[in-house]
Amino acid sequence: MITSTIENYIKQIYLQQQENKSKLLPMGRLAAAMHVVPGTATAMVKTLADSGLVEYEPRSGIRLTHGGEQLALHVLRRHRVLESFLVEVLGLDWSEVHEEAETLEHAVSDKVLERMDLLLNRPQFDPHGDPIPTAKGQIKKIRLVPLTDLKPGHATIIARVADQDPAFLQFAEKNGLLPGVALTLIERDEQADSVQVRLQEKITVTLGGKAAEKILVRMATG
Amino acid sequence: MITSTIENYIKQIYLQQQENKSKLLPMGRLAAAMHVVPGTATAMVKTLADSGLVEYEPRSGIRLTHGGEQLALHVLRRHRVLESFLVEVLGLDWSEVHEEAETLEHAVSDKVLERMDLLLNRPQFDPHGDPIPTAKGQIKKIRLVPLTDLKPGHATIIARVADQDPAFLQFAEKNGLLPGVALTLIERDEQADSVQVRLQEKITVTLGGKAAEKILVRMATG
DNA sequence: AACTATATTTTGAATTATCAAAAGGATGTG
DNA sequence: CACATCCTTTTGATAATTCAAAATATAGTT
Ligand SMILES: [Mn+2]
Ligand SMILES: [Mn+2]
Ligand SMILES: [Mn+2]
Ligand SMILES: [Mn+2]
Repeated sequence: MITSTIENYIKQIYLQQQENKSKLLPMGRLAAAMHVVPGTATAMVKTLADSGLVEYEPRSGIRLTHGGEQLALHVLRRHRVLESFLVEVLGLDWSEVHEEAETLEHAVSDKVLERMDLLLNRPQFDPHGDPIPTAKGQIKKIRLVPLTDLKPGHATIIARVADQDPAFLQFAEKNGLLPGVALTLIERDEQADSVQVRLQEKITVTLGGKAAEKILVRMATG
Repeated sequence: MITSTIENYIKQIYLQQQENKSKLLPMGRLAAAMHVVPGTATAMVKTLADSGLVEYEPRSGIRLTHGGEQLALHVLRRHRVLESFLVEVLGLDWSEVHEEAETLEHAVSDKVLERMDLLLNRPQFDPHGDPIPTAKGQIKKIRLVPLTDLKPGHATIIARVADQDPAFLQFAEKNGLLPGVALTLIERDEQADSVQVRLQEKITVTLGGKAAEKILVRMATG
């Protein structure tokens, strides 16, 4: 049986693997991401391997099987459609929907999700700019770069805000750093670890490296 | 910690107790309602008693404490608001929402529920005519009677359809037996165990006793 | 009072998910 | 190569929830 614990592990494995594709995901990394002690992750990974969801190479790490990846994409779809629904239909703030979706993603049926998806007119991205996999498990791969990779004068559009921390999301919103917003890089000071961008005439924001890395934009000039 | 298992037991204890108020609810009845073997119910009831949610009198039965009743009403509220939401906002059929709500009732936060309640304009009854407890745990007590208690010529309004079985609900809908619908009792034949009602000019429905008992109407003439 | 049928509780075992702490393996430095 | 360090795995326990089957209590009936 696929429990919500399994869904959470598989989803996390998928997300962690995205960070460093091609390499096996080490157990320690998974344990940390799941907030469990390493032994717990090892035990769970064995049952995931028995279920054919991951390939497990002891003392090196794991990788999702095709089935595991499909499951991850389904859970991710539920999560992101739910986030969109909570923002668009119920009017919650984009900073609080991640936590809500974290629980609901294990409780909504395919039928209910389909209705939400329809009501939202089949959104392709969630409120944070993350792509929503289709019901068949296809996900858009778009090449995005963090603000820290732009050169002065480069004009583009914010595509994604890559942090689920409510405090950061509230900060981003207050400063107009939302997906879809146009921006131009003014300057980047390596030494000061800072990036300054202009959103509209007269509105500029300065971010430190850590924050700037979480704001992802399209490569092509928007 | 209040698990979904606990919520399901407490809700069921409340519902079963409503059937025969004043008396203790026997363990066998609870076990049957929860679809578990009697020993399982006994074990769970002991932990519920330890948590102060029920009073347990071995070999006689149980009753909810005040705290237990409040919890039951909160779960019931979530269940019924969700059912309303699924029907009104997502357009699911009234025959399928009970099952969906059975899972979602353990996953929605107070905040999300409040938004749904607001969007629905604070409904007082769910799609089946069951009263929705307020956030503070108040529930409307309305005296309803089954069709089998009406006398010929009595005109009234359907208030509640007391069965969650999708097949019965679909049957009821197809025959216009929905909450809010006006009806007049034409005749009742004790011997034939049948009840005939008129919904509108020319539209009459005949039901056997079992089915007629599930259609509840207001006492006062509607 | 004795017997029988029914309801309830106890016992023993399984499953899932977790932690703490001990044990074992891999790797890089000197 | 030997050792220290850092991972990872193993072991032993615990909590929650369940079932099957044995044991026990209650109530109803001769
Ligand atoms: Mn989750
Ligand atoms: Mn998101
Ligand atoms: Mn439930
Ligand atoms: Mn209902």
